[in-house]
Order: sequence, then C-alpha cells, then structure tokens
Amino acid sequence: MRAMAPPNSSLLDAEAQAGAAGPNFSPLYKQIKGLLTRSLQSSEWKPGEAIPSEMELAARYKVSQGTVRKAIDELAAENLLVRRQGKGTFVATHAEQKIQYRFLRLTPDVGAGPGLERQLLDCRRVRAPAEVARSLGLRTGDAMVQVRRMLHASGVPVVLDEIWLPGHLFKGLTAERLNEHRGPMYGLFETEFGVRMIRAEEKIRAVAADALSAELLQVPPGSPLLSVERLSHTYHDRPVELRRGLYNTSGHFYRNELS
Amino acid sequence: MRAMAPPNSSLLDAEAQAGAAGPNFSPLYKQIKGLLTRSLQSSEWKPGEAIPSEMELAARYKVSQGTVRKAIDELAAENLLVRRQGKGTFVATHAEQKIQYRFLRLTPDVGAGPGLERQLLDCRRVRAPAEVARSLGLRTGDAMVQVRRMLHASGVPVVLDEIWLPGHLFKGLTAERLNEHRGPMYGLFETEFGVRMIRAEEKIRAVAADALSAELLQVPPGSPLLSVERLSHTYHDRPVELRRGLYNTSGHFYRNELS
DNA sequence: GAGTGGTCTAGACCACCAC
DNA sequence: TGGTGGTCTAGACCACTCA
Repeated sequence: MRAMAPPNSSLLDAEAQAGAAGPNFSPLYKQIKGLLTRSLQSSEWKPGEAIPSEMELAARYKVSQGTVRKAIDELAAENLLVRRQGKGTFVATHAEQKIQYRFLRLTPDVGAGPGLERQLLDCRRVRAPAEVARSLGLRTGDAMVQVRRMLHASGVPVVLDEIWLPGHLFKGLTAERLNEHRGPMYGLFETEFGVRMIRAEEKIRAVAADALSAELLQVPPGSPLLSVERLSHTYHDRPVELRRGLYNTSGHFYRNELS
Repeated sequence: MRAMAPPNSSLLDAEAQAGAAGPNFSPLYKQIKGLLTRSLQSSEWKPGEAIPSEMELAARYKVSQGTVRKAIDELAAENLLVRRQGKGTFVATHAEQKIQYRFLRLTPDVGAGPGLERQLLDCRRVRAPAEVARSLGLRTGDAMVQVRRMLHASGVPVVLDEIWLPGHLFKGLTAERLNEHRGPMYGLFETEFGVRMIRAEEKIRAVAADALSAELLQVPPGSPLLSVERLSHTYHDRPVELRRGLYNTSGHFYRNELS
C-alpha cells in the first residue's frame, strides 16, 4: 500500500524533483498531471477524443482513482480537458465547440447576434521583426507567417486582426487553406498543425484609428478603437501566437469577469 | 454510516431541494457550501479572520472532513476564502491585502509602479437614474450615493471613476469618511458598511474623451480612452455597485487572462 | 445493465506553522 | 509538540448515458 511507502517515493521515474535536492516536494497528483499533459502534447489523445477512464489511468500509473481524479480536476479547471458525466473525459478543442470563438470576448450590445463572418485579407511569409520575435521567444529575422483578416457582424466590419505565427510550426499555412477551412482558426491550427492554444494574455488599450484601419473598419480616421494584443500559449506555457486586434466597440463590447 | 442512509437524505433541514419534487439533486458539499456562505454573509466570521478548522466544521455539520473540504475548495476557488497551510482558512478581504486593488486590471507599461494615489472629486446623495437603477435592481428615483474620484500614477491622472451605490446600504458614506480612509475603497465598504465585493462583470469599450473628462485626465478632447463599466456583486450574486471608469491607456494597459 | 464520472466516508500520513 | 491544511488510499454508493 502506498500509504506505507517512504515519503514522496516518486513512483514515477524522473519527471518530478527538478532542480537541486532540496525539499522539492511534488505531490503525486501533480506528477500524474504532468504525465497527462505530456500525453496530450504528444497527441496520444487528440482534441475531441475521450481519454481513458479514471480507473484505467489509475491502473496505468499505479495510483488510486482519487489521485488521478485530482489531476484531471486541475486539467479540467484549466480547460485542457472537459468532463462529461456518464460519458467520459474529453480533450478540449477549439473546433466543433458550441461557443464559436473561445478566446474572443466580444459581445454585441443587443441580441445574441448570428455570429461573425470571416474575411481573409492576406497571408504572407515574412521575417520576424524584433518586437514580435521577442514576445514569441524567436530571433529577429526568423521565418514567420503573417495573417490579416477581418470579422464582420451582419456585414458590418467589427474586428481587424493581424496575426503572427512562427514559420517552423505553420509551414503549410496558406491563404487557400485558411479560406477553405470552416470554423474557428484555432480549430484549423489543432487539426492541421497540431498546435493547441491553451491560455492567452491580452493587453488592452484605447487607440485612435489610423488611416488604413479606419478605411478597413469603415470608421472616420481618429475614431477610438479597442486595441487587443494577445499572446497565446500552448502546453507548458510556450508562446506560439501574437495577435493584434482592433475592435470597433460602437455596437459591441469586450466582456470580462473579475473575482 | 451515512453511506447506508437513503439517497440524498438531506441531513440539513430545508436549505436544499428548492423547487418541485423532481430529480433536484444537490450534493452534500454544495449544501455545506451554502451554509458556509450564509455564515460569511451574516458576518459570523469577519474579513481577515480565520474560520473554524475543517475538523470542527465537519463535526458541526455532521459530515466527513472530505466533504467540508470540497465545499471550502470551491469557496477558495471563488476567492471568498483563502487557505493557508499550517495556519487555517481565512475570510478573503479587500483590505490589508498585498495586491492593493484586487479588481483593478491596470498595469503600467514600464516597471511595477509605486501604486496609485487617490483623489476624491465629490460624494453626493442623488436619485437613481433609470439605467443605473435597472442595473442594480432598484427603482428609478431610489436614494443613491454617487462618488467621483481619480487615480494618479506619479502625479499623472490615469483613471476617472464614477461610482453608484445603493443609498440604503451606504447611509453614512460621506466625502469625509472617504478622505480619512486609508487603503482600497472596497476595504472601507467591508469594515464600515458590511458590504463585501465578491465578483464583478466589466464591459469595456474605446470612447472619445468629452470636454470634462479630457480636462480632468489632462488629455486633448476626443482622445481615445478606455471605458470600463463594472457591475459588482456581493454574496448570492446580488449587484451592489455600478462603476464607470475612464482609463488613459497611453502609459498603462488593461491586462486580462484567457483560458 | 454496464460503464463513466460524481459523491461520501474513514483513516493514515505528510508538510507547514507557531508555540 | 500539537494543530492546520494537504495528500493518498480503499471502498461504497449515486447520477448519468447509451446500447
């Protein structure tokens, strides 16, 4: 029985106890969580699929169901997994999800709105500018893909996005692929490039529309726009996308929850 | 043993099983959570104080430690309680907290910043306008307190706030009280009026500065400003404050985390 | 009815803190 | 040294889903 084993006997090889030999205590369920995360990262289970049942995982890792449970609890709280009682535990996905855009916090002032239409402006291979490179942990001049697109609500332009992606992760990304694809862009990233967006930080400001943005968003130059700079991360907090959005907030607002 | 009792025997009188006799299932720990919330609301334990230990609570409610544990877990996740290993579980507070403003998501572009200075503009008794009344579940014309204040960073005005509070909850609130008080306003609300802010929703937009706001924030009229409309709630999701802030985001940004 | 996640219990032991 | 929260186990039973 594990209860009789010496403290923190680390049934799992390596994995925990990084760093010096100090009092580095890592509970079993955190170690299990790490193993589950690795399996997710290595695509052992794909987005939308069910992972093995708690009992199976408990057997695999030689721990009790309760311990696996706690690991899964945390992953579910972080939106990496989704639990469905009676059915199983599933890998979270940006595709085939009821909420069309999981990371887009824009809400129309009136009504729920019939969703947003996408319009691709361009998709180019470019070299990383210094600022973009730094945010993404790349080197200035590294290969990147730059995408510009717009979102419209009932034909009215609302969002202008400029997206920077590391070239080495998105080799085959073309305007054609983007245009053919149905559903959220992050869904395409998952299925076609194996890149899953887990978490993001946004920096929000009010800015005045420059000439180009004003024209594209069909507002007078100098109009106040919401500038939303998003840095998205995949597993293990690795940044993999930088995005700068300009939102016209005359008919929509950015919603947030504090606690 | 409780395990032998009939299903959902609701050891706690009343409390659960609201509504029809249907399959209204409420797990024990949710009921405990409700009882704990009520004790918090009734100030049985005050902000900053420790609540009884898990064992004591388990005895009081006649459930196992694991069950109160799960209740406390959820309350801690909602930031109503704070756990400190080896010391106890404490009632969350907006005062005496390391983070000065728990609900203010404003971050300076450079450096951590030496905090913000407060400046009270005015504090008046007014009648509720229709819109404000609706948001707070009051009737148009009800007594309210309106506070206007500014926040400065190193002497530079950054935030202009207009705050609406239900008059019946904040009877003794005066400009003097606000000026005398040290620390966050929500701390004052807790200690002096027994009103605890638990959760808030914000609606964020980019707007152009009107003449008055421009003067107060020392920016040119028409400058883009971040408009942050916050509806704050206390226990049981009761709305108790409406606040409209205008942020100058030329040296600061609003930070947000997505997942 | 079989399988999954969800709840609840009881008990042991560990890590952290204060006295 | 004793108390608190934190981890882990083992086992029972409940609620939900689907064939």
